[in-house]
Amino acid sequence: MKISELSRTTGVPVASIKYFRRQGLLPAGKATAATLAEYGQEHVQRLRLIKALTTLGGLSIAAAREVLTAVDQAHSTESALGAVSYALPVPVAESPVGDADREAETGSAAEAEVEALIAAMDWQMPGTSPHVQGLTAALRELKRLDADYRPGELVAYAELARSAARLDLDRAATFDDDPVSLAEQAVIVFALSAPVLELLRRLAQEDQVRRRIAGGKPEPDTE
Amino acid sequence: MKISELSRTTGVPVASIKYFRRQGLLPAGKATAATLAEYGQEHVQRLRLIKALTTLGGLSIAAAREVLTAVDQAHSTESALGAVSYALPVPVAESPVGDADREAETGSAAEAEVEALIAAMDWQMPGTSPHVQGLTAALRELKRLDADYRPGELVAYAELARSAARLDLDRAATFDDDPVSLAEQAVIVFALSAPVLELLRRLAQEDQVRRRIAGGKPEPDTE
DNA sequence: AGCTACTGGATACCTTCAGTATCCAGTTAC
DNA sequence: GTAACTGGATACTGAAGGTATCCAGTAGCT
Repeated sequence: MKISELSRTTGVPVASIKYFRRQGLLPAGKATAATLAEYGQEHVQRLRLIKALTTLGGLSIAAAREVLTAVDQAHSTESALGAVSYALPVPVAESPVGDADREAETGSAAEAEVEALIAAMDWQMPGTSPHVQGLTAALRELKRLDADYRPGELVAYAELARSAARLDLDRAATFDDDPVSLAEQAVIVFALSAPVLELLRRLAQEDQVRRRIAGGKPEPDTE
Repeated sequence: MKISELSRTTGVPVASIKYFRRQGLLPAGKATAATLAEYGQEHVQRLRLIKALTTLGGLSIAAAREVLTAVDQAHSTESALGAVSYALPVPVAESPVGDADREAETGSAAEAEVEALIAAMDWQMPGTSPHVQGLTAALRELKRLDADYRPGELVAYAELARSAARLDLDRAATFDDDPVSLAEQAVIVFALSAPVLELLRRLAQEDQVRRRIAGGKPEPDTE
């Protein structure tokens, strides 16, 4: 199909398609002539994936490109998952300011905590993993706000995270029947589960708050 | 302290402090004269919170304002949590395009799924909750990518979410000794746990991937 | 009283991001 | 032959998140 048709079927403006192509998110169509290219079903799929990654996953164009590149170079589900995991943006920025003394002491404390956690969970981590870095930074930030986790709390959360990860991986394993878009599915599981999980947590929080407000009093009937 | 001192202690440029004040994130200092205001420790704290919310929590200025407004108007931990929960941005945007037929069928399917999930979890939800809307939209999007959850999977995730929410609420309850910044702590728990949890999940995923590549045995040992 | 440093407030400006729109010259299907 | 369409380049837009500048009014020191 021509680019205009691709635009029509996906609902993405032609200009945007060109933009994504320019940004390396979307492969160019098969050129049938100097000024004409043929697009296929894979482009439709890719466009959908891009849309999902950016809107649902909240990825920037640059992050999406990295993820998609990882997808294209992956030769197995695992390698795709690994690459994607590293390509996904970590939601923590280092805060370069603040008093240096406090920084130093809380900084090393956060590091030690993360190290202890990884040991407690029996995780084998390179230490250079961006996730380790990110977690350390996040804990540092929380410490600075005097809202850090008490000993054990973090482990409890980590146990939940482990369960979630098992579900994720199991889920990824069920996609084995379609090897073509296998890596894509892996991406989806990794990148797009996060918002779903977060939403679920919010829902659960909302329910918990409601219940605890009600307190010992009898359950308020639904209207 | 004067605004310049506030700037020095927090590391936030004066212009930015003014900006936050203008945006309603930071209360004005107590005016000691027409062109002079006194800032206190609460401003330092607030500035830290703003920074954490925007960098760690990834909130926009507008979202942060909403959250902070909720904090200021809260009279109990629960009301703060409730307000904050709704003020936090939901990471899903409706995709208004696509073929209408498929849209209709998957759309209602997603709705039914969410409804069933809420029933299965015994959650009492208004249905108008933005989280319900968001989850529905997210599932719709995943369906469109042919990566939707199989029956039961979602429930498993929801159970994890429930556990996490319990931990969250328990955590929030331990802050009762400092009623001044109580609402702030609640915000932190709700808004800033998300990145930590997500990071933990990534860590766990990374570990899982490593184990499954190495062992070929998808069954990790229990400790 | 005079001088300088600092202030709140208003406004203008800058950079990045994610698209959109325009222009162009080369096909191509009719 | 011509109207429709193309890839490619470039320009533009609008929002977001700050920064920087300008201003006249003090405060505090001398």
